[in-house]
Amino acid sequence: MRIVTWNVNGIRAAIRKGLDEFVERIAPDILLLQEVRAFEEQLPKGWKPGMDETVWNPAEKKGYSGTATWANREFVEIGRGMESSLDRDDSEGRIIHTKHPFANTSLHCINIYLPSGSNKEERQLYKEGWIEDLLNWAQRFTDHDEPVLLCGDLNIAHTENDIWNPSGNRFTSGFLPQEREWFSRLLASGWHDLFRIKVGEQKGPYSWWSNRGQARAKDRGWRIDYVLANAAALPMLASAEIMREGGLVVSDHAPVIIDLAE
Amino acid sequence: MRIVTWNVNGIRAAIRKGLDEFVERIAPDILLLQEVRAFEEQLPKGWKPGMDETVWNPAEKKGYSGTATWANREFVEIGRGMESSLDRDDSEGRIIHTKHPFANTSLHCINIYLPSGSNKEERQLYKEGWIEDLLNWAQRFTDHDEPVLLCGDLNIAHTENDIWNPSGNRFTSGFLPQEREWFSRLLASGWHDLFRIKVGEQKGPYSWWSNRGQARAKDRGWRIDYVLANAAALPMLASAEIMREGGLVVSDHAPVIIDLAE
DNA sequence: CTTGGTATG
DNA sequence: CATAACAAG
Repeated sequence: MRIVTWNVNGIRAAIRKGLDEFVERIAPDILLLQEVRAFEEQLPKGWKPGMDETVWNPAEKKGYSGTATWANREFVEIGRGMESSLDRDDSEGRIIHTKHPFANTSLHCINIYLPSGSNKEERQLYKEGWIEDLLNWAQRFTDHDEPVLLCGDLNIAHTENDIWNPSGNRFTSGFLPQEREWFSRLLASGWHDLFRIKVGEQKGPYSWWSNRGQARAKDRGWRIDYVLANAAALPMLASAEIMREGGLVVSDHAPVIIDLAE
Repeated sequence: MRIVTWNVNGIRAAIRKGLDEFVERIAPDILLLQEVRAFEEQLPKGWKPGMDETVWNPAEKKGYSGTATWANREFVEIGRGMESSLDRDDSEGRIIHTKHPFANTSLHCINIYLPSGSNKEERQLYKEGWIEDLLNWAQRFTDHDEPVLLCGDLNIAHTENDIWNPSGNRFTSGFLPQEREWFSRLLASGWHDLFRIKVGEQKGPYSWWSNRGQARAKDRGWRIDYVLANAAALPMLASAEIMREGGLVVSDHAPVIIDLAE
């Protein structure tokens, strides 16, 4: 069972650049896309995603944010946003929660596109409120009997190993002390960073590189795309990879690929 | 003496597409550019126009309209807009009037970028007011002892020979009856359409093609770029050409080339 | 530096 | 359909 998360940075541009071929090559069972920046009806006429089923959660604002979850497995349940009494507005289309048949149980895939705080102070404050809500909301899944994956572009590099230039980015949104501390609390609350578990503590690899300068060529990146698992999902981990070369032509993010033993 | 008028549809894009090589090939003595859509300081660092002297008249609004006149001859006089007591505002950078040494007299080159009326009713009304002012203002040059050229993108096709589909464009801005009638009045007031004089009455050729569809490949164009001459300039006409192929890669307009015998 | 929206032609 | 400004990342 292959789960892939990928920030495609505009699905229309990604399609022009060969998204379909990459999806065919990666062959995910479930594909979690972030930053689609389109409504479904804006996609090229006649174009079809190369997977059986799709769920879309675009932002209300045109060309902005938005998520989509594609699957070759049935969707048993579909939810958007943080479904709860303490509902945080999801008009930016940042969460899709789907449930799929998996072995003799069900697998939950929570597709997350966490707000960026790099543009304005106001957006950083929005991000910091948002992640607190996410932490609280996600808590309900950690002790779940069924396996749950919390995946996506979390827009935060956790440790100094997750960023090429830690000291130079101490004051940069995405590597602020309070964001890294939040990430530690998220893991302490019962989520497991599958990629880090698989590769162990080491410098890199990264999943995102700025478009400015020669950041990607010089591998001056950040690891901000994650697959986190609850305790029930953890034993199923078979392999974890950041497809560093694969995504190169399609997006400024690389796809993160997790295989689960069914 | 070679005078060239060319709507470059964004000089920065034109430079990327090889404007410099075309200018070198065409070798104008005086080059009248319209729709430069840039301030001089926005041009690529280190880039130099391939001619000795330049005069710029950008619009106040960034990325919009604007004219420039380049020359390998001295500028004896430089004016912008319709210089007169009845001054019409030239904040859109639509007129440059230059005077150059020529034989034993001087040549006046009036570089015009006439407003388009195709976007909004309000702009069509602006255009219709503007052309009346232009007709009045230009009147002062017709009886001038020195040769005067009134050149540029006039955004009006005069006769049915100047447009590929006259009947289909009866209600299109640029071929409206009142615009064509204005053009007739302009010619009646003492201006001579040098290109038409040289090639005679015939269908086409055109100087502008829409970017939509295959208009240029199908030669579905308009002749809206002109060099008009007063009586003093008329006897100097040596040749007139629309460089249909030359401009192809650079702009949606072709350069119009006039050679005058000195 | 890149996407995508919008205004303008 | 193309240029360029802009907002966002």
